[in-house]
Amino acid sequence: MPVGRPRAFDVDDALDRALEVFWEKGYEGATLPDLTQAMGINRPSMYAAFGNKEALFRKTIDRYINGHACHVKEAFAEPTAKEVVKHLLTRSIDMVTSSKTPRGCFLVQGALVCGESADPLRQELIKRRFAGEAALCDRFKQAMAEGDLPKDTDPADLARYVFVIAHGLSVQAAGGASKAKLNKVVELALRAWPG
Amino acid sequence: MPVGRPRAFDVDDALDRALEVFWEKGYEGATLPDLTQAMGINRPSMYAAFGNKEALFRKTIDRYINGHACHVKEAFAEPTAKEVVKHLLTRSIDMVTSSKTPRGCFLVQGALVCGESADPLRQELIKRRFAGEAALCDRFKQAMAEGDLPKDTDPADLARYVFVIAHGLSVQAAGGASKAKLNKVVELALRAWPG
DNA sequence: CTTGTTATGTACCATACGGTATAGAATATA
DNA sequence: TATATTCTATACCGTATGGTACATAACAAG
Repeated sequence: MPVGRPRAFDVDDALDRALEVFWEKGYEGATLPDLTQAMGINRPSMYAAFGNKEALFRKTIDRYINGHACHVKEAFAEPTAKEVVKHLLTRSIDMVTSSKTPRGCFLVQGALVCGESADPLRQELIKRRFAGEAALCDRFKQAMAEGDLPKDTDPADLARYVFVIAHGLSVQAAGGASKAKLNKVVELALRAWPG
Repeated sequence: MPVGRPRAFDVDDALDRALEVFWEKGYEGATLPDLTQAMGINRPSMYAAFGNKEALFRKTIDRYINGHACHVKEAFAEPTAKEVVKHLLTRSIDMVTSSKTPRGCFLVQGALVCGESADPLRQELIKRRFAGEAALCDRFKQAMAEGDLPKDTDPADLARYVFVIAHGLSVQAAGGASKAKLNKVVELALRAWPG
């Protein structure tokens, strides 16, 4: 139990609200009034709790990865590589078309392009996207060892293919494409599956 | 020959420079000093020639569609649907990984997300992306009539699939993926081709 | 050469941005 | 109850933003 006046808001709740704003408007499009109003706190409280706008954004990234995007890790538990991909893409569509959150993937929408000052954040998002791709590549290597994928498969190429699809789905979702229409895309994409 | 002092810069050249800035930094990330410096003119000249920042952006869209993105229309002239798609995606990769222009597709990077004031521009880019998809759908309908695609093909689904790939390639290119790596993705994607 | 017209360049404006100083309110310890 | 500590709230700061007034320069027409 800390000394002093207790905080009047929940940090994680506020972080979730901030995430939604960044997700919808991007780092540069989200202003401090946008953020603090959504978080239900005023500016000095935000600065005291999170540092500044950039630090706040960085904290929302972890919140996103471990929350909304947890289906990526979960998908790896599927028994076959094809089921992993199907799980990954289908659940991704559920998320990027959900009416409860902004459309698209935060790791794509957050800062695809930006001015110079926000470039470190753009790089961070690129890094996070690539981490997912690398993890899928590892899962494919395992599948190859298990005989679940042909020996001549290039796991990195295959993982990149899956993430190209995922990122494309994010762009389309942000453009208004429906869940049903995107699921048909996944159906087509899975026809390319090796073996 | 118009009356009055003649313009000291070429409008189309200036437009190309402005396009590059918007392309790299997005509408909101591009500031007026960024733009006017790249264009080699000062602010009042820009306002006199193009209206304002928003109007300038809108004009760069047409410039992009008819210039850098002309391969989309050109691809439709290929004899078969599969060759159309191969042409479209391969040339897209050349463009989004070119060292002469910013990485990625301007229609995706320009304003994927933004604050409220830029939302009309975001909508415009969505519209332009969808126009390409609709044109490809028409080309597929023609292919079906020619027996080049199976009768049970859904041309809209197929066109959406191709553009999901294209948009995903744009995101990956912006993240630093090489031309060779993206071409391997296209190779995989084309395995899904019907018939 | 004068006049009308259009472009340029400097200097400026109002506003919105991210960030902070400071005074007061709410709690724990003593 | 007194005091130290932390959070909240108003009000503010410097800067950068998109946009413009105005004086000047360069051309065509008369």
